[in-house]
Amino acid sequence: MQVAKSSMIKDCADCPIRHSAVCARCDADELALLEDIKYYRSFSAGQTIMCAGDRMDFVASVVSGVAALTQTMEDGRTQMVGLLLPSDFVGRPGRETASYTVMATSDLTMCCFRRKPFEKLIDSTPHITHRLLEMTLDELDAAREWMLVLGRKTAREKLASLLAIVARRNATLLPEGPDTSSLTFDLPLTREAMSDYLGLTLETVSRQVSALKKDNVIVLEGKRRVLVPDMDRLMEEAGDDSDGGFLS
Amino acid sequence: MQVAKSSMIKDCADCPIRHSAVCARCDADELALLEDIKYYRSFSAGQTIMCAGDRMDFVASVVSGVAALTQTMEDGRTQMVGLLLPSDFVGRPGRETASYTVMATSDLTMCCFRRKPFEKLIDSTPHITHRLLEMTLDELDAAREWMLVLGRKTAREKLASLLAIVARRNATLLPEGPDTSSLTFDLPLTREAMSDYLGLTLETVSRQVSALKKDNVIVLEGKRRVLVPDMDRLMEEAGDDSDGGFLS
DNA sequence: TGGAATCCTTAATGTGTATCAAGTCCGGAG
DNA sequence: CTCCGGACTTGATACACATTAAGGATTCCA
Repeated sequence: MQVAKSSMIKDCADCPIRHSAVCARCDADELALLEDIKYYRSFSAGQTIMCAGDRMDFVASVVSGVAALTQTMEDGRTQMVGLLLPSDFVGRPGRETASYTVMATSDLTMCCFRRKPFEKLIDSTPHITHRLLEMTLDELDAAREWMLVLGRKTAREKLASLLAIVARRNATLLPEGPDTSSLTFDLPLTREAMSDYLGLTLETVSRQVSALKKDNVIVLEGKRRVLVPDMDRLMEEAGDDSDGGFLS
Repeated sequence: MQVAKSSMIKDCADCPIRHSAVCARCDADELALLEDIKYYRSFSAGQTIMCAGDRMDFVASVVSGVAALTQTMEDGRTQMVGLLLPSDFVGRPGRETASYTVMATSDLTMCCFRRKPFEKLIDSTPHITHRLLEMTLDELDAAREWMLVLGRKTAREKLASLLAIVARRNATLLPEGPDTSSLTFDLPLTREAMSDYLGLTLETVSRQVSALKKDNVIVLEGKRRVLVPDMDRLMEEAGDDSDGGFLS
């Protein structure tokens, strides 16, 4: 348990995701409308935020931390279907109940909007609708990229793909130097969450992490902190073109 | 090769997808704007419509037939990432080049809109933007459903899932009787296309089709026509809840 | 200081699907 | 009619990953 730090954020001007979330294109007037219907919530790592089928009275943006969307079959097999990083959007306007289970995989703060008034804004505020369309199209692209990973890649390639995605998203959030060839980040996922993401068992994930370490594709500092000495090498292991194609 | 039957469709009033495609919510005035920038194109089964990376000067709706979106790795492994049935939308407004390869898996007619003027309509016509957002969210849900299939289901469950999806989409297009328990349809995919969709080999697909036939889950009339005597049984084989949850 | 709970690693064995290799079926062209 | 090619089926074998099992590292709490 931890104190909800989110109370420190007061208004949108200070918000770390102000220019990349669903509100990115809003002007001052539109932002005021959003401020009226928003509130912050915090969760600690491992908490379930909602279960598939639950009534859902809000939609939200991830402000900080990481959340996972998962689907579960009757016999317990589970598959992660979305990894939500800061600025990503949760929920579907116009839908009463959650389609997926949402869990905090790290400590997490969300900026929630009451659903009904948000739906009205969608109808009256093109800047929000357009941004939401754009973000949804991006998520669809990401989901399709992930279908290739799930359907056709080997366990080793799957791990390399996941590491590459986290590394890339981290790089865009913390644009430090032009040091593109070597970088460090914290894995915001347990081995089990990784296995749910990749359609593998937790044991196979562990084995492949060890193998990538042995082959110097990655260096571990503790269990969660990862250093990638050569990003091109990692992309190669992931089976992607080394140029990535993620420059948009 | 075949004669382009599409020339028979003249205007939107006669269009079979008038009320389910991206234009579904348009009034007469808005439809007139779309008519100005639209044209029909037909393709025969097997034709490649565009390759990933190609410049793309239009977006389009599938009017009739079936198309597939695929991604390919350098070594040739391929994964289908979208199955486009009538009324589905192809292309992304605001994007210059195609992200995926698009192929006609059956004879196909598309209603194409020149991209630049269509992008202007997005900015000026909320009915189009809203419908496109809704369709994109639906596709995202379908992609996530498919991630569960690819990541966690067995080969047999994968086949049953594909058959269930095609059966369901066919049922909504041809709402005949309330005969919900038994239905017939044509598979619009070769065994190879099915294997690309399911992340399997074509041999495994063939074996599982034979097994489902042997166990009377399906009855084949020729190689492509399928009869499902008991839809609930098929859903069970797919590993889904028998009630499906697709009643929206 | 000890115990228990998580999270992770490693090893031995089993199995589902890929791979490799023949065939079969069927429609179209000569 | 016969040949041909494409789509499909079936069988034998191989291998990647799952399963099962045990143990190690770290943290928290008693």
